[in-house]
Amino acid sequence: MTTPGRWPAPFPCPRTALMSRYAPAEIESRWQAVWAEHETFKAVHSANKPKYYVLEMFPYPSGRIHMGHVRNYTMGDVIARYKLSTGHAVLHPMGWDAFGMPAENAAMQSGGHPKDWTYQNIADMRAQMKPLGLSIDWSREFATCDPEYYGQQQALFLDMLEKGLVYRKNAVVNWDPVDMTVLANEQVIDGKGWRSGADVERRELTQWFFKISAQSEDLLEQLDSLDDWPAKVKLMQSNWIGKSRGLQFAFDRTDGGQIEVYTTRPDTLMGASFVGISPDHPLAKELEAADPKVAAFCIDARKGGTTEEAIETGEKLGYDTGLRVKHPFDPAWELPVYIANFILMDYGTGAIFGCPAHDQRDFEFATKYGLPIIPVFTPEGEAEQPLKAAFVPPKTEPVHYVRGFAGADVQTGEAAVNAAVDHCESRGIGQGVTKFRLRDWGLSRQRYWGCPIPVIHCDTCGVVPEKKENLPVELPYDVTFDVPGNPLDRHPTWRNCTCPKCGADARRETDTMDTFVDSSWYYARFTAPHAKTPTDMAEAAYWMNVDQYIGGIEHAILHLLYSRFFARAMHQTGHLSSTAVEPFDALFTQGMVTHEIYMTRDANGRPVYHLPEDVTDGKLADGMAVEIIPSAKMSKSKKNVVDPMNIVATYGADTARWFVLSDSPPERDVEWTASGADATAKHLARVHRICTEITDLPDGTAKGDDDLLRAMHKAIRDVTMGVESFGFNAAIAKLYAFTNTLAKSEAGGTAKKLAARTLAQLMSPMTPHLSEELWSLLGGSGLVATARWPQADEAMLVETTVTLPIQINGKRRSEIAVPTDMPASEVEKLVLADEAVIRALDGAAPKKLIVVPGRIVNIVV
RNA sequence: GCCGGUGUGGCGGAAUGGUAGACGCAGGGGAUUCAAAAUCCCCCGAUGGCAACGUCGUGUGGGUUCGAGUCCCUCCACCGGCACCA
Repeated sequence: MTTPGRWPAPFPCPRTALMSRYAPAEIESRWQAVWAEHETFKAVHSANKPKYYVLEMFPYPSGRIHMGHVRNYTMGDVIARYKLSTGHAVLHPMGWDAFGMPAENAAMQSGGHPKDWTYQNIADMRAQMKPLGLSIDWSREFATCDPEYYGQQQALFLDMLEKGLVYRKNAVVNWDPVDMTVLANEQVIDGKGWRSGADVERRELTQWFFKISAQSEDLLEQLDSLDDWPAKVKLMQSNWIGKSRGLQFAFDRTDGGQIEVYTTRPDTLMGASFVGISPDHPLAKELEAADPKVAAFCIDARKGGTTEEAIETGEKLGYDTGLRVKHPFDPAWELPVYIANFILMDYGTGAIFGCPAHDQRDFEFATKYGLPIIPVFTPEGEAEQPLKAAFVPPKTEPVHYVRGFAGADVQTGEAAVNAAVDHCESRGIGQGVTKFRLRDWGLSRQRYWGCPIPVIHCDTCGVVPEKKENLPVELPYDVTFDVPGNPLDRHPTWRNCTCPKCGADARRETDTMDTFVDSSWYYARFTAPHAKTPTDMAEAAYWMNVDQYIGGIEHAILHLLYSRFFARAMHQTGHLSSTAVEPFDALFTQGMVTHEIYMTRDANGRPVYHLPEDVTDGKLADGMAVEIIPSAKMSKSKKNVVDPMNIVATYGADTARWFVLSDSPPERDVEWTASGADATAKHLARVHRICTEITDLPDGTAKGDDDLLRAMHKAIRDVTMGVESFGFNAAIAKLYAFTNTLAKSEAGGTAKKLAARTLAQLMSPMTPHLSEELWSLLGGSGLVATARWPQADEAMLVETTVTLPIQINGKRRSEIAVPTDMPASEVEKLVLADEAVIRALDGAAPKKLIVVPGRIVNIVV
């Protein structure tokens, strides 16, 4: 038998032989042109269709796309293409998160301009993304650094200012005393400035804030309504918002005056051994001004970065102010007052009482300064004994109170806190207060490449909003980055202006906005990217909410929380409806793409990294062996990067897309391996070959038809389920299996053609170009991209027999095939008659026989 | 330090509390070929056994259950976040 299309063949048909070769480069550009010509992926507001909005977190325009992008956007593309084929009006846009520090860093290093650098990067990245064949409506593209976008962001800011959602207050920043500039957290390395190397200080600055804390309760409560968000993300947000009930009360100072403290553990009041105040506490500042020794300590205490991590892990320092307070239960019991570097002014009242027995941080502090450690409770059933470390059980665990003052002797921390609050309130000592950990969102950045904050400082009128007709307040182009600091600050003509209210000389605000602001509402802007207001309410009403949002787990807290806040603020200012305050109906967090790192060492023993393409079988071209470091997130500095463009050029976009979806579950990291990519390309070539061979078969029936069609309907069911539940790797495994079934099938030409067409269609969300090609070769009508998704026929999925494994004491010993509907009593008889069972039982009588219908049988002896 | 997650063959991984290792890669054997490439078929956790078959096995140690990769507790390792990286 000759197989048409194989080479060599006795009577080769040149046309078929040529077409049987899988040529992704030719296929992919051809079909991309067809989609563009037909505007297949243009999002069209269609009142008669259900809409579907799928959004991947937009990229920062670094200049090169990486495999993580390919994976992220391919996942969204699978969903978008699937929804298109199920009759939805699909919105699948793309944009650029274009403001931020790297552009300024590049300008400092190579002398260019952040704007030029950014727009060039955008052009480069767009050119790299287009060959991937993503079903994106490119007509909606924008960058957050487009004045058209950030002008509307300024309008939004002014509306929020008017509604009281924005205000100014002091807050600490990382200050580089040598460069005289504010540093980002990532620019502080081991407490030192990244360029100057100077010890970083925490310094207070007047800054702009969004009142996100006013929404704490709502942001927390509404998490419950987000059914299609990962539980872990909701838990992280819930912990971040951090609702807690505690006691706020005042200690009386022995010298008069009071210190107001807040505690979440009032039940440990009898274990108090000191009072601590933040170095930024008003009392600390008062003492600092009067006493040089206190001032010297405060300078020390303010050293280091502002991150919670730096404060929590840094050395705990305290200074005994000499002041004493009286314990609220016993005026004769005096506690020392310390200034301590680990107490934040931003949380609670900036003052605490320390209970070393039940807080590890306080324990270390007390040990260091020789303060008493007084246990309040012990593990249930254990006697009191000297502690080697703080005893901090979960609040839900019952413990034995040896120095309790309210509630039962044995109770949970939770119960004890409530009892303690009630007790203190009844004695007139403070009151129960519910507080949140969530702080207001500081949006001021002392940097150039961001959205200017549209306000003006006037000596007579104070802070005056810019008039809306003057928006956008555009960034000036003529700036330099040869000196550290914000070029806007030293730009005379831009900075100097007149007050919109009184017309006097005034100064423009030179702080720009945190880039998180840009990404907190872009999803809404995509619904009408060129509207003359932040949103077009009719378009927003149709397209919002985002039905499926996809992005990295690293955004689980800040970006998503800020976006939820912004959607609420946009509702309050009339830019989104009340139904859009939770903007993302479903969220999926995908893993990273990783790769091994290849390293050698130079003469000085310093590591030298090598690109994967320079390494073959663990050796460099010159034969030198490389050290292989296990897979890590792809990063330029470690050179463990695979350029997607090389992959697309070598194998085609469909191979890149299929590979990043196969093997690893999407929420987990995927490791890029050269052999994996190679194998994927081979598989796609095989599918192409199998299908083109089928094209040439005559129509007709054969005995294998039923088996093949049953397998086809199972594949439809399984792949559909996989796509709908983000089980892309599972869907692909089923497609491999179905391809094998089709290749071995003895069905007739008619059934095979149907099966092959269905295979092409089921693959189309992942390998859209190859699928279009096969669909058209196999006689599919129109484009596979817009063809109706196949439906599994329930009747073809019914099984009549099932194989039951038989376990004895939980170990598998045998199996039997029984009709699916056989009653359990009948199954029992068959099981006990089974030869292997009789042998395994060896005359012993079964104690118990468990039959789980359709699943398993277990005999207990 | 605090919060969240992950851990299964040589490798990526599959498995509503019900046959651990689907599917793929790598590896081994064979077919086809003058030869090769390509393709096709078979084997492939460890260990004992000629075999039938047995024993062990899902990071560690315990627990719940007729039955645990899956649920609970302990510890270890790694990853993400910690409010100015995006």
